[in-house]
Amino acid sequence: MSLPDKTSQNRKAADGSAAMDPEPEGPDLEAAGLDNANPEVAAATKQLVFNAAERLFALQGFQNVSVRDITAEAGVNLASVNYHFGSKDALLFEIFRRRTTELNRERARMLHEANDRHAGRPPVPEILTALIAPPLRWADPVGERRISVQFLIRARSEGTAQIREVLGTDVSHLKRFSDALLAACTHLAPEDVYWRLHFVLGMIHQNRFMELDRLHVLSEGLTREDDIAALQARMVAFAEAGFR
Amino acid sequence: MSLPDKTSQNRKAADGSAAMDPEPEGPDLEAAGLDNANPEVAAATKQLVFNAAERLFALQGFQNVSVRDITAEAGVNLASVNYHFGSKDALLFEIFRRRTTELNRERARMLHEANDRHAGRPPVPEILTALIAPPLRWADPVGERRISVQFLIRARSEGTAQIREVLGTDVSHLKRFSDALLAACTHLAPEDVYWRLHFVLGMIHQNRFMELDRLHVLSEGLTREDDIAALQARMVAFAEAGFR
DNA sequence: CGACGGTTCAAACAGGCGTTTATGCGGCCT
DNA sequence: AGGCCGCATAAACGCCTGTTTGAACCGTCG
Repeated sequence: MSLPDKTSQNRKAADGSAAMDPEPEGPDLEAAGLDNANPEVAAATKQLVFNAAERLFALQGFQNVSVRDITAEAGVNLASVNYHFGSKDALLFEIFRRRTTELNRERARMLHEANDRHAGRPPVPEILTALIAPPLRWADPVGERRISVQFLIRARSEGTAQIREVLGTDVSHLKRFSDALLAACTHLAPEDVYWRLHFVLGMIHQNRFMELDRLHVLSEGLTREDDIAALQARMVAFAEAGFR
Repeated sequence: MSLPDKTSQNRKAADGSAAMDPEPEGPDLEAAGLDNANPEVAAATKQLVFNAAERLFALQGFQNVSVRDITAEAGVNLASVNYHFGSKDALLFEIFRRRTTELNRERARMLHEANDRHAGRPPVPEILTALIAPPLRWADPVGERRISVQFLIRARSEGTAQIREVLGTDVSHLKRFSDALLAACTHLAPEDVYWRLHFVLGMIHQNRFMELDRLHVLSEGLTREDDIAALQARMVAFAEAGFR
């Protein structure tokens, strides 16, 4: 984080973690998402660190969590972070990259299915659902993915320069959705479509932390977030109205 | 930040800065907002620190800015932060408190004017405009307030526990708007109104940083943010549609 | 004049940070 | 068996952090 270089590559570090390759996962234990289903490869220190870090980053923020916090939570040695990931920054980026890839894949799959159902020109509500449903399903209070979506929201606003650069320039994933919306909204000027997509994304990212607490206090308990399906319906309905 | 106590109040520190009193400003130089208009009270180190800190916090985030960065930018002594504000945390909170108060006041004033125009029952678009216009006017690229709105967005997501607590529990300001919307939307269930207000707030908070860059990249330059009035119209129109 | 309160200053403090090092362990291949 | 490689471990390194200290400054008031 401090020193710019100095034979800056330590032992591992450059085994494919630091690179920005978009998708291809190594044949390693990379495929195991949150909980490793293969017991004989064993949990492996790397996975323990990954999970502990994601959890702590999500709950407390990147800067408020030290490498010592992570390794203590994971029950591994202090040096593990630097050995397996190169640096604390690189660890953050790898978690971010993995979760972002997974989320984008789910969204793309839903959009693809909507395309199939409507001969390549799905209506607005289905496009918006493909955008909204995956992160909302992750956020389900009972699921284990809840941590991941909290992490992504944190990383999005507190992330390093590297993360910020990816977020600001990599629009290939979003382009599928803007294209679909443009095709479905011939009655709107293209710039209107872009702006409204922007608004919808803001709406989605708002569902987090104490913003929800504030909502519950404000409505005096009238609103509840435990019914994900109902919330999704609300969001899609609200967003869709803006595209008329 | 570290030591819990130890005659924890240093020399000044508790002169009214740390208290959580909502509004009343001291008779001091408190009244001067961004640039002090009264030359004979002079800029005063405190004001220099305040401005430099707000600026750096807004641009780089709370944790990425050290007390040394602040005092260097302000051209004052290192100890000034602790002398005038008590601690780095307290400085952040004081900036947050001041700017939040100012923003809430502007919003409340616009809502009040809308009330006057419509015998206490303003229509939805005017309520939403009162919510949207003030932060958007602050965000005007030419204005000096642009830093303040960036700061508020940062503080909202990276803030200390103290800030988070205020955000999560102090809904008195927001209540004026939810009440107005409830009165204007008798065709909707109250919980729907609350949720949609929540969505609108998310939309507002989205206008920031590289999220906008991404939008511009995505639309290939079709969207521009320099026309604040047009953007405001877009946002109000989009939000209003969701309340029908 | 002298002393005082408010303010500035340079210097130091203790502690936490991310990272590196050197050593040791244990299984796999030749 | 022996050497190698991947990994784990404890300890240390140097840096940067927020905060504190005690002295110096300076206009004001008694």
